[in-house]
Amino acid sequence: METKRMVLLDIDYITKGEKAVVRLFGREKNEKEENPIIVLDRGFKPYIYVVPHDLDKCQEQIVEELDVLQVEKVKIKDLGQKKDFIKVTLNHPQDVPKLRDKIRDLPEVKDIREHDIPFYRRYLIDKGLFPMAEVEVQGNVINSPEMKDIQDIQTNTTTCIMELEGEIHPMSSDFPDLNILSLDIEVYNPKGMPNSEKDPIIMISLSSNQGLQMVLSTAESPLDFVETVESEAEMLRRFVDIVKEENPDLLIGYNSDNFDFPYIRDRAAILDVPLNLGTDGSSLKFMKRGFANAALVKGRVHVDIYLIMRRYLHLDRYTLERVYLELFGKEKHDIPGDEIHRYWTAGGEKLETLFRYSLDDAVTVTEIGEKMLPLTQELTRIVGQPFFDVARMTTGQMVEWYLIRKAYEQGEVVPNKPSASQYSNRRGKRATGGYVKDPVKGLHENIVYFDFRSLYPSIIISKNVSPDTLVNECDPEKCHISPERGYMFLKEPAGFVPSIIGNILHERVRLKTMMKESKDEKEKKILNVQQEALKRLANSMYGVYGYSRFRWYRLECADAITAWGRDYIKKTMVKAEDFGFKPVYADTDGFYAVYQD
DNA sequence: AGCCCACGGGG
DNA sequence: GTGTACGTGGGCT
Repeated sequence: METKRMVLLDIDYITKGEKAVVRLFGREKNEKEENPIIVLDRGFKPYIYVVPHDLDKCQEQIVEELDVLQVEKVKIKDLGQKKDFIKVTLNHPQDVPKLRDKIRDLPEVKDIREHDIPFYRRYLIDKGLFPMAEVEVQGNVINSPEMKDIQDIQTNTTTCIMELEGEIHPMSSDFPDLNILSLDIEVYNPKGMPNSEKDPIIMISLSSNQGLQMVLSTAESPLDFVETVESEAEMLRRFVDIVKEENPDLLIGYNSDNFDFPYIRDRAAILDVPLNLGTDGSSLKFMKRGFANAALVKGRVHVDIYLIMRRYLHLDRYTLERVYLELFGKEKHDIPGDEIHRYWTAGGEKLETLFRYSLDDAVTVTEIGEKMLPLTQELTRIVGQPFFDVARMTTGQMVEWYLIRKAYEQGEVVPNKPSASQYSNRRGKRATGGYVKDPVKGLHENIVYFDFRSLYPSIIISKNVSPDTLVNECDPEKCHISPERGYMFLKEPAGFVPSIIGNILHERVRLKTMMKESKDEKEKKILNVQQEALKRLANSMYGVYGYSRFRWYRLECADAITAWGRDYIKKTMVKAEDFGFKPVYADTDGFYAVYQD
């Protein structure tokens, strides 16, 4: 048995002999090795919680009626109250969707809980593991090609396969440096938008943060970064080889979920080129996420930078040029898509320009990735779900998965997602917004600005606003009562959400102090990204109360928070007037005023 | 005013 | 895969 240390990049599970095998994809961390590693764990089982009518009868009924692995009585908190549940352990993750309606419909079953938590997410939470951080594993390395083959892993020159035997545990670790490779394709499309059935790929540009900058193409060029290949099929084969050689942890592109990778898949299918890009030798895959696809390469996290930009920047448009200008303040020239075929056909200088622009797009994506990905990386380390997933989550979803992990840590059962009818019910209702005072028209001089630091998070903490502290009646001494509607929240104990926001803000203050004291510029930068990530999370946590599809939705909480917010800002404006400041405009957590003698 | 539906990015 | 985006803005009724 060996012990290995790795950066956890991704996770999934496969089925072997009707059993689920969790696969942890990582990168080995020691002096001589930088190889991809896949750790196999057969020891984890799926489970759900059942809310019984009668505890004993319900347990009996489940044992009698269903083919499950284990049925046991457990006590866990439900919104702070200890309650009896039955934990039902199943044989296979897919038994959960198969059996859950059957379980719910048993006469002795009142409700079921935690029945929609994907297996790999459950694994990360229950084992306390965090992607983008280090993990130590004990197990046996599988060397023989036959054994690898049994695990559905094609023989691959550098990937290490390990069967988990002993312990697996998280390690406190620094922010990992990742190898990033970006790609961008150009297509010959003389008529309208590219059609993968007939328009060939003419260039694949690649750029890494390790110094690689090259363009693969079927055209010849005197430019030294251009590598000419005989055919489009050869170009795709060479692309796969370069990815294996470069062995990146991260593959990035711009709109690559919906353009580059689907196009590469289509062309490779037509030309019969295998796209075994994964560290397990598996082919490029696509996951349906709603209506949009996400391109997936096992063991190398594919991140579409376009999605990241839509999340973090507020722009009118999100073209690569617009985003680059916003982030770097520099203009970037572009060849309009419908003119690319002309540059290609013209050859000579025009073709050279096309080569340069194509490479520039890939290089730009690498630059943007290096600047913007650390925040997502840090959020991954906090939320504790795969980087691939976090890169595609809304902040609301991040909050939810963070809370789901915290619920597990605190022995709380997770609330169910709203049913379709609950959802449409909630959609109609809205919490009253923040206070807005229309601006006083005119040109104002001597303007001062007052604002509250993290107004909503502060209110949640100071008024203990949480679904588990909300009560219908209460001794006024023992609760906080909101203005206007008079919602009541117990002063004690600390609610689930307030205590978590409290910890986040506390941790943020700690990081900011460390940042100020640090002399190392790189460390300062990392600490800054970390405190920014915590700020984002704390600020968006208010949203869980007001967004209709959330598990911890509670309109009363959202309404109470904004009511206190309006109360605070109005009172502060009145105070300011006493001191001679005349407010001219206010919005939610701050106001502008002019000073008058 | 309210509802429906298309759209984003990419070439 | 213990799954099925999302928010917006324009056109139309």
